[in-house]
Amino acid sequence: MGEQWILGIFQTYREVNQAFFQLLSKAASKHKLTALQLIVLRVLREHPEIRLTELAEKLNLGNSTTSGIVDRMVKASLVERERTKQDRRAMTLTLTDKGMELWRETDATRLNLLRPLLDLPEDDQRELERIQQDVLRILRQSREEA
Amino acid sequence: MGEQWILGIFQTYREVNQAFFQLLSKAASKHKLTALQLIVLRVLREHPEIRLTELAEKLNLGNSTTSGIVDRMVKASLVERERTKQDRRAMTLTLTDKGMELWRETDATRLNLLRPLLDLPEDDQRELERIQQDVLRILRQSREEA
DNA sequence: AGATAATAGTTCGCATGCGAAATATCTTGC
DNA sequence: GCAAGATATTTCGCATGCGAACTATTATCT
Repeated sequence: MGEQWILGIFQTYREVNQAFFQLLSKAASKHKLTALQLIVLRVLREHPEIRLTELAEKLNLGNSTTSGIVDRMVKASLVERERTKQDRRAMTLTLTDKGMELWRETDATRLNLLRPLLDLPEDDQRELERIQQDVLRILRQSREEA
Repeated sequence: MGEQWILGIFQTYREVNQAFFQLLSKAASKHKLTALQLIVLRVLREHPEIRLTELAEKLNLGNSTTSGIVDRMVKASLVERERTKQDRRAMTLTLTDKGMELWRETDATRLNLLRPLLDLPEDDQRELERIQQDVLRILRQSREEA
């Protein structure tokens, strides 16, 4: 198959990603949020008092990027940032009441967003997950060798 | 499977994308290029005198983004930008000699980059492609309905 | 304890990425 | 042939995204 095939596969990955983020962005913008801000709301609701580095790991983003995202959410009064007492280098992130309220308002929006994806046959869902893991494993291995 | 499963799948898409782009970035940086610049070199070599909008379509990017990328490559003397005679609104993009030379220098690098991906069994390659297309179709349909 | 390492976040410079507005040019309708 | 709309590209403001440099704090080693 060769180089052409590989580039085609990654083109498709790119497109799936973009399509998903565009959907998420459109949903989020109904609540004056960005796609990532919606995801962050979700993480913070499930993990109160999370630290920035932990949040960055869950988002699969670097610390510097995450810091910027959180910063904008703090400015928008959605998130509160506080120094921990145990380790005065670290910050804990928590949803404000406004952030909590906004999350609840997105319930219906999120449900509508994701429903169509469940149309994918269960067999395909499992296959997709398995192969993606293989691809990821290969890529990570390459990265370490390089 | 539900919301959790879907978000997990997109998390993996994200990671595969990132892993691929990091590999590509590392390879490109050996030649003082970015990942996208390497991809653009490829497209321009195969399609001389391509227009910006066509390039944007091939990259699956917006015109404004593509314009910026080309701009930086023109500044780096890799690409030449000229008005077409037929349509004085449009620009044609062509590799300079320096751009052409740089592309040739990346031959070995690119081959090493992509080889590991061919380890994926052919059955999986085909399955992956098929399911990705399904996912993409579902997402596009959602986008149009929304 | 005191020097040194490591760690948590922020900031900086740069490259994508998007949509909207602006500009220049072409096409269409009359 | 000319006004109105369509099209190609650029520019702008904003949000990600990365790695490197920086600050503040904690851990480690002797």
